[in-house]
Amino acid sequence: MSGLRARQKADRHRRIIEAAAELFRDAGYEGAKIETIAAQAEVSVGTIYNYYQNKGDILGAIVSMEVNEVLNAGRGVVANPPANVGDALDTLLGIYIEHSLHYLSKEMWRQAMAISTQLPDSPFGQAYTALDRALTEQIRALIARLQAIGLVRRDIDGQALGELVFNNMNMMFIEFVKRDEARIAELRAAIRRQNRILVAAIGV
Amino acid sequence: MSGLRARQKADRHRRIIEAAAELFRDAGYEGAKIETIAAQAEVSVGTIYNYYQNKGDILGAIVSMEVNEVLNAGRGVVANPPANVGDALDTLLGIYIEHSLHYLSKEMWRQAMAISTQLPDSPFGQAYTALDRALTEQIRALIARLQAIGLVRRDIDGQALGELVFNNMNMMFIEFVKRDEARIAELRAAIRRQNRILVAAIGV
DNA sequence: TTCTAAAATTGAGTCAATTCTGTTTTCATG
DNA sequence: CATGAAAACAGAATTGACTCAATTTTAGAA
Repeated sequence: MSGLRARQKADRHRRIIEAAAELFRDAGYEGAKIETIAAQAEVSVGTIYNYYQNKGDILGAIVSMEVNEVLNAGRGVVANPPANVGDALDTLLGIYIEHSLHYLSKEMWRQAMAISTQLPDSPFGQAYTALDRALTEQIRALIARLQAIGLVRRDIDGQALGELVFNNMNMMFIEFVKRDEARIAELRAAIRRQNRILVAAIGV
Repeated sequence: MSGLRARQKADRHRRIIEAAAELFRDAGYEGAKIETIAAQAEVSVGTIYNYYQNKGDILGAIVSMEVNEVLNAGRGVVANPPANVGDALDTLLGIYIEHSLHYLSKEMWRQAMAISTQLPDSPFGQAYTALDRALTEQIRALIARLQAIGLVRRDIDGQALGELVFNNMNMMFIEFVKRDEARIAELRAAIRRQNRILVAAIGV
């Protein structure tokens, strides 16, 4: 069971995602009709629902690719952080934020976030939660690294701190994508200002 | 322009909200059909859309009532906070959290949050953002009060701290409503643990 | 090659939110 | 009281996501 059938399957997956990504960008998530995605991907509407449970899951597949790239990019920072707590956090969160609008528009982010709270048990809902957890874990890993280097006090609760930093950034990011006119530079500055309190508290 | 027409209008508003609140609770947000709400409120479907832009705005009206009650309850804490930073924060956030499931089910919260990110410019979307800001502002006011009393260092950036505390709580609350089996006590304990880092950093 | 069961595809049909258009009700004015 | 413009209402029509029964395609055994 890995000949023609499997190849066709992978190919249809790819075509659907490509068609959807293009249409979501052009017409917006709401504006992109399943019928149109199907036509562009050269499959029928029914086939799309054979591959994805619902429209949100198609968007979900695109979001997952994006976030996984971000996680990869973040690994470098964790392995080799700037020699200063504030800069280390700013660099890691900066990667998350700067990368975020590479493939996804703000409207796509809004939809993705909305769906993940609306249907937390759908495949995408669960995947999204897992991605959030992975990001939190990466921040926690950075903090552990800084503790190992001796830049952060050993008695700090790294888990709680990681959650605090991630939750704050994520909430700020949500507000950011809700306002089309919001700028990345302002978002980063606001987060830096908030983190300054933490940085002051945890440095050796 | 404030005779029969205005009275009927107010009355219809009330009937629609009451019918919707009941149906949302019983059948869930998705399960409640506009047609059914209309029938129960003794108006037509068209009339509902004359009063609310969309189904989400009806839920929005209910959420607004809830959050405004919470804000009111919070005023007491700000005016007369416990004589300990950790307890003061825990008490205020505790009011928010304990109150939250009074009128609204987790499913209603999920929908409300989803809609507010999905349609940030709809009447409800804007109202929801304003409510978030009001809650942040109340936390900031508590911190200012604690600074005035001398429990929190004067040189702490109260605005940034308020945002940090609110954003973290809000994100935790989002995760809380996403899992039906999550318990309020655990949510509060997790937030206390996170805030401990802050409390240690800002106390005199 | 032929055949069959399993897997996959198709697209017309269903369902519920939202829109639209014609009708009814209100109320300020003469 | 009349009356007509503005406001509000009703419910049929539209729209688009999603389902499902019928059909087609594939993989592998004989």
